[in-house]
Amino acid sequence: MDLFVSKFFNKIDKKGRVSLPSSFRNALPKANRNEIILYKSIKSPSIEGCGVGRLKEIAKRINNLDFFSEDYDDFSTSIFSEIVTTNIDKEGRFLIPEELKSYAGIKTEAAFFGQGHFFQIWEPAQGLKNTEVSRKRLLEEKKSLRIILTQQK
Amino acid sequence: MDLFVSKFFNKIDKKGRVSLPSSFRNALPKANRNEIILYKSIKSPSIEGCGVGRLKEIAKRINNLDFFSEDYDDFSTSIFSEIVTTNIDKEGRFLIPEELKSYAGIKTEAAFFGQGHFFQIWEPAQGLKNTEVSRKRLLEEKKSLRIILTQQK
DNA sequence: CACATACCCATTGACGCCCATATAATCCCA
DNA sequence: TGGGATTATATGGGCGTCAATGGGTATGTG
Repeated sequence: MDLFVSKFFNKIDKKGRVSLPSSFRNALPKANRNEIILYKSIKSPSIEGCGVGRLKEIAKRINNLDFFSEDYDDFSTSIFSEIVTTNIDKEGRFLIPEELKSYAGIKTEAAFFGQGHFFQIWEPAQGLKNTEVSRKRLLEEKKSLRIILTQQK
Repeated sequence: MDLFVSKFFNKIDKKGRVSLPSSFRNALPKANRNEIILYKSIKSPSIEGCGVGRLKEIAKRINNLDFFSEDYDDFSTSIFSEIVTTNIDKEGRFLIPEELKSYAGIKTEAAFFGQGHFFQIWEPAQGLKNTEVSRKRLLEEKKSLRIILTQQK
């Protein structure tokens, strides 16, 4: 399974280490299993993460913008300087930078939420609340949930 | 990882030396790990830097501008004539030329901002302010941001 | 000789690597 | 199919290594 799915709650130890859920590690490409990228979510007080391959894809896209335009700078600055890479140790743990932790309000425990091609890290209580809210919104608006779920490839 | 990502704040010592962040050193091609080029950013009071190999890419970009335009001359002159090369010592430190330092208003501390294929060096406070402004501008016209960030594969 | 720069060595703190344990999941065999 | 044995995952802690920083000395160029 090369997708990030399900949710997990892991503890952050005294050294600041936290285990990346095993199934998430397996979702990373075999090539780069010991490095992930993290960045502040744009739409919520959470951290988003994924494998480095995705970053290279983004780099390619930005590189295609007009080199001397303001957009180029904005993207380049907002994305590359805000992204951090962290290494995963042999036990499958990694460090969440202080700045990101405080952005998400994470202290002693981190909640991992699979999002398909990437995942989110939340302060546990906030994360649960968020899933509840977004599920409710989805059902109320009877959005295309049914369509999405029943659509055949 | 062969990209310059994340941000770092390093001190400049009495001799004017400053450490190039470790991950930035690793982003340089193994061939030329002890030399980088620096030049004044055209669009902001900051210094831009990269490995010597990147020069060709810059040349190509400038070459793609209309040869008879003012831009061509301006960019060509402003960038190429201002480029300096500096050596990195065994501890990973280098010297920022006085002219560049004063251009960026850097005194005792330098902020390194990854920009993918190159990086910027800012006076810390100004650099942080710049990323903030950049991010705001992107979020306001959130048109293309989403495309760049969320497009799959 | 004065100044700038490169090389060498030292210190501190952070991080990675290794080993250990407990709980949970899986397997194997009678 | 039950139960013990094996493996995997999450977690804790010791310790060596490396990055960032400071400073002393040699080399060099005007």
